[in-house]
Amino acid sequence: MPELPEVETVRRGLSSATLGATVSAVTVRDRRLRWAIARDFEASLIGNSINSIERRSKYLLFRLGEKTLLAHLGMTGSFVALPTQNLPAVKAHDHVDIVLDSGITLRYNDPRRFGSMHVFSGDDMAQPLLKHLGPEPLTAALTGEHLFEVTRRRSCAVKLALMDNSVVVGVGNIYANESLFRAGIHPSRAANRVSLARYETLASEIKAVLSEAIAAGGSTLRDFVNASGEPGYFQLDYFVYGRDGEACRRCEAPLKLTRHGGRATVYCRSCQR
DNA sequence: CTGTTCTCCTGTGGGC
DNA sequence: TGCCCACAGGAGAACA
Repeated sequence: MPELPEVETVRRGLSSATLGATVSAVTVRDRRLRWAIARDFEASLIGNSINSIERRSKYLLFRLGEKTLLAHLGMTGSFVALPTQNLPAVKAHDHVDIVLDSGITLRYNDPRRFGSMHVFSGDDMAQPLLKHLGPEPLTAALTGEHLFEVTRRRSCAVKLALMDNSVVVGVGNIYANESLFRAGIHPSRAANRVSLARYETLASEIKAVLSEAIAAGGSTLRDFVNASGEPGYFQLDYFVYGRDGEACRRCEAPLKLTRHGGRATVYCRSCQR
């Protein structure tokens, strides 16, 4: 399940494998991603060179001259850079191949097809999928003050606010759980009942946990580029995520499980208030 | 605006 | 061993 650190790791891996190369062919085996891949998708990519690969939220933006390929990995999507001369047999869910003139083929696999791919021209901010996004967590744009300001009229659980992409991007279920634990904030607390000081702690814990995950993900970067298949993401040692019923790493009390918007929330009743 | 629920999809794992 | 089914989960869409 790619969260922001995984998407960033993918971005770095693909960048070193593809920058400067030109798209020579595109094969789409299944157009049914979250939104159907457009009919002119293949033609719009062929002949363009990859100038850079950027990331916004969990979207990858491949810059190809005037055009941008906007891709989301959804829940189960993966991009792998493979040698075109020695391409592995097509497996189930290998939906898209992007063949580059450098001898590399980018292969997109996505069993659940929650991912997406679009090609667009022009300003990013004209894109409906991008224009409502909140600040990037690993930039100066995310501050405790920002979190405080945008939650003044929100009575929903602070955890739900954190996972709202208009508040801040890139904080999925795992990192919402982890950052709230690290900040000592109860996930069910109303977003507008968290103090500025505590939002400042929360903002710095979000940055810390995401940075640590990227540092850990970076260790698998070489495997990814060599790409005989499995990305093999590093699993961080979580404080709470997936540990309900187990002992809190700080106070030993058993961790509790609850739900917010259908998503599992794990927290410590004594460490989080 | 805010909040809530629905939806997409398939692999996995628990229960029997 | 095999079958059934809940569950996982990002995030847009639709609706109250």
